[in-house]
Amino acid sequence: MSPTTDAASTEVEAAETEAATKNLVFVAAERLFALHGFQNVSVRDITAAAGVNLASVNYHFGSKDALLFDIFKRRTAELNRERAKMLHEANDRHDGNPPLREVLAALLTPPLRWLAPDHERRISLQFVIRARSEGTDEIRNVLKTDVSHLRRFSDALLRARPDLSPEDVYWRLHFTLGMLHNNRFAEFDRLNVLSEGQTSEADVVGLLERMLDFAEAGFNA
Amino acid sequence: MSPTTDAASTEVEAAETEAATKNLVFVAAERLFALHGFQNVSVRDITAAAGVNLASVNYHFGSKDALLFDIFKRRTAELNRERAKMLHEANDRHDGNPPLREVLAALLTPPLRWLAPDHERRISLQFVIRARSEGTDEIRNVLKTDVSHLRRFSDALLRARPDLSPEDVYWRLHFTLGMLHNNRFAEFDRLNVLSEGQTSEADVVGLLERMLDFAEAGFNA
DNA sequence: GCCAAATTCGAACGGTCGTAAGACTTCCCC
DNA sequence: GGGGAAGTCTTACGACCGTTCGAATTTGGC
Repeated sequence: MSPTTDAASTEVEAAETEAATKNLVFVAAERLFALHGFQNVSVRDITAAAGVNLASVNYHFGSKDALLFDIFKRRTAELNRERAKMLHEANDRHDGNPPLREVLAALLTPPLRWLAPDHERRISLQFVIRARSEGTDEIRNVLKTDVSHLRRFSDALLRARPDLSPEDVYWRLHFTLGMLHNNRFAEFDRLNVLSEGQTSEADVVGLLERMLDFAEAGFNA
Repeated sequence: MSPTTDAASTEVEAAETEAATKNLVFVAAERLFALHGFQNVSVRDITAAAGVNLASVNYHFGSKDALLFDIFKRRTAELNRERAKMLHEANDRHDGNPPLREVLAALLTPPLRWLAPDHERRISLQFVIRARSEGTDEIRNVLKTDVSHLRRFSDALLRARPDLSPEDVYWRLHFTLGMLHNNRFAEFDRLNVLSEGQTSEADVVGLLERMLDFAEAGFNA
């Protein structure tokens, strides 16, 4: 095996030139976790898929739990960075008071973009969705404790619809996030069977429009 | 230990007088699975919580997987029976063409009722939601294959809104189910932190109204 | 080209898991 | 009240798990 394969050099993260092995483990683990769930994937599965030694996970990440947390932190940070950027741009366009639909678009567009069939982060989104509900206690604690990112959106929604009670806004944000987190492969498959092939999640632009239409109308109820 | 405790006689299922041990295992397993997830609960945890022998799970259910599947089958059957009854009654009231909101109510009311703090099936609903995404391959296969119950609702929705394209109806049903499946304890906790205590899931009647308002408006978008 | 640090490797340890075998006890019907 | 079925109990097997250790190897600075 050559120390730096072509696959690794294309997969490498932009900023830092970390050890190739660490990235191989990271990518393989993310994929396997996303496809089969955290508990159903062993360290041996990961290292075998990555083509590295069994001890690599503990050497580079400390433990299997820490590896999961590492992936989760990086991907959620990426996702929230894209969301914050879109929300910031919407604020700039509307003197700090963007309309409802643009706030919702800033929340939903990044993950929906990741969902595109040829998108580099397609599997990452599935990972994040799974880790949210199947993750370790540490992840669950972060989700419950750190709501700072979400608060930016709830604030924007409160400003966009000052006529609504805060209670209504929080619940409707909750509903919207529920719609989003339901975008798992298995759910798409189920929907596809039900609709007998009339629904295609490949058209993520169309799906985003549908979600925005639904959520916006829900907020305006 | 007396062979038939008071707790067991109140927990016993209506129709059949099954072995007390089997019911103890069933109830304990459902609770632990709902609270901690299937993979995080061992057969030893279950039998210890139920106060029965370790071998009881395999003797009465065959295997741990079969136990999970058994609970899942019974609870989803109960849930779908209640839903079908409500849909049937709505059909009777409106000559087979109930309005949109009543169809959605038939879909959402049973699980929301189960969510009430003092409801006997509160933990069962959490179990079902978890089993949907964390279950075994067998459960996942049933979910994907058997959409007959869901089809009754998609048909009713198509009839209630014949102006909408089937594609729209299927997607909006998908969104509505996403809202519903997001009703996990952890998500309520998160929302409660975000809203600083302004949201209370204890008021399930109010929550049902909120969900119906949101979903109905989404369908009418 | 050498040495120390970083990394990789093979191997194994301690633990937990689901499951099964076999002895034992309880229950029920004749 | 005797006998067979149903249920319970103890015990342990075999498999897989995450993690660790010490040796071997590679890497990078001088």
